[in-house]
Amino acid sequence: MEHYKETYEIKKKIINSRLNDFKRFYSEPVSWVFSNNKMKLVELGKNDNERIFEELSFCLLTANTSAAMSMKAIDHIRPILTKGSIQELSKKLIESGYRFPNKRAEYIFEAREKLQKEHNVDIKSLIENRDAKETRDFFVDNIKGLGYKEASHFLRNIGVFGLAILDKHILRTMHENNMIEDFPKSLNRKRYLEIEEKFKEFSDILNIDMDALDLLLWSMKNGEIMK
DNA sequence: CCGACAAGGTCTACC
DNA sequence: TGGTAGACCTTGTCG
Repeated sequence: MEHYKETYEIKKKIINSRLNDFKRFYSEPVSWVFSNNKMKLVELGKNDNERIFEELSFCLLTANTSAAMSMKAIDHIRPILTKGSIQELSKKLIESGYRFPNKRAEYIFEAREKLQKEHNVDIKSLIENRDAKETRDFFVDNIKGLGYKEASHFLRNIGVFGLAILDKHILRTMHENNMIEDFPKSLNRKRYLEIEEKFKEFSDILNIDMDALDLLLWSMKNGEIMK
């Protein structure tokens, strides 16, 4: 347990800077760009809905792929995200070397159609005036391809904090520290919420904020502070 | 060189 | 109703 605190002290600065990036994303007109294996925030002249939809798409791409692969993929499809057909999106994903071009192109396309038709694309209004957990439920229930892990990831990336991102690295760490009995193959809603509470306890014990702890643990398994 | 395996999960079908 | 095997799929790394 103690080495988490020690590592946190070492990485505190970069972790907080990344958390600040997520907050910036919420309030400023910036988008993520991934090049030369580095991520940075830049102004691309996009409105909130485009930027947020881009982040949603990124999270739809991220499930069961490497972080680098999904970032490379999102850079390839960015120009056609708001207008491309399933076939066009799929083609761009194939060009980028992405693993699941067909299914994920479908998910992105369906998400875009649904948000446009049923919610007039105003994604921020779906987030504001709503509890973070409620918002997550909404996205999980309404966006095909987005489960609890990726919905939490999406919200964290756009500056909505306080949700646990229970990926295999976090779950393994929790298992290693006897916070959970076994290493779950899959999580339903009930189980996800249970383990999320345990992650909060973990965060309290270490006295490290949940969102910071997520970045810390992930980086300790992968050597990097990503997003 | 080549087979095995892992890379920020989620959906569907079936029991 | 709740649980899980199989599909999705390509690239890079390791022995």
